[in-house]
Amino acid sequence: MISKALVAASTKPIILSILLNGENYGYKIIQRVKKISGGILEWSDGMLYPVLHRLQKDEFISSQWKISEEGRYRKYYRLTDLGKKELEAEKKQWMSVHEALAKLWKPSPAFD
Amino acid sequence: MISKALVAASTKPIILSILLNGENYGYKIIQRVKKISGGILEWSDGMLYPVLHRLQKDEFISSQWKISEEGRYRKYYRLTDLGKKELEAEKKQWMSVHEALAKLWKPSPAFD
DNA sequence: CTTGCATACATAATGGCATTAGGTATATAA
DNA sequence: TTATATACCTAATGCCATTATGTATGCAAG
Repeated sequence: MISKALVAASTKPIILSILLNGENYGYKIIQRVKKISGGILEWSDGMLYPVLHRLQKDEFISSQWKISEEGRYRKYYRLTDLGKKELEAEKKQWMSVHEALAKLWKPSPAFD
Repeated sequence: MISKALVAASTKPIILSILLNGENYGYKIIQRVKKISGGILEWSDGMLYPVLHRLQKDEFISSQWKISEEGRYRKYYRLTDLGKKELEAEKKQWMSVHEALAKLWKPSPAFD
């Protein structure tokens, strides 16, 4: 189980990253996250949809209802230009924190 | 600026990691975090102290008031055995999420 | 000698956001 | 026809960083 805080920190970059590969819809995103994480991240739909709505409100993603070939209605999300920039910012943030942790986790961490 | 969510996700592992190098006190931890992160992480004391209290309540760290050589009272925190285990668990969690993100950030990410 | 800054700890109020639990609807396989 | 997978939505709850505020000491500048 991944802690609540870590889930909170990773949902946004993960969703934006997935949408960078092309439009996608909620239900599929959940499956994709599960697969990519090797089953470690199992998002609930009740968790995902509010995040998608917030990302759209912030104009990082846009949505469009479509009927798939199977004849099912789906809400497809697409990354906006603003969303691409936001993803880059998120990536930088994540990496800088990760590097700080990596330093601390080295066999002989630097003392101040 | 690091997002609130990412700060929330990293405070606990960072504090536990710092205390793995020996006992330390609040004010010093803030400086250490700033230095290690290259100035990217600037914790406020109002943020740190409640975290320390919570970690102590959860028995991941213990505290002891001491008078330093300079004659100042300081509350020194030390990692408990439970805290060491918790740190290992936090480390694993972080790394698994990081690896999921790394996959998504590869030049040609795997499609599902 | 007092004024300001760094050191050092603490807590109350606020707001953001994952979690949980509920709800609706369709397609398909048993 | 009944269960399961698909596909979306939202309200209530609780955790926790943030912000603001308070207390106290040591030291250097003027």
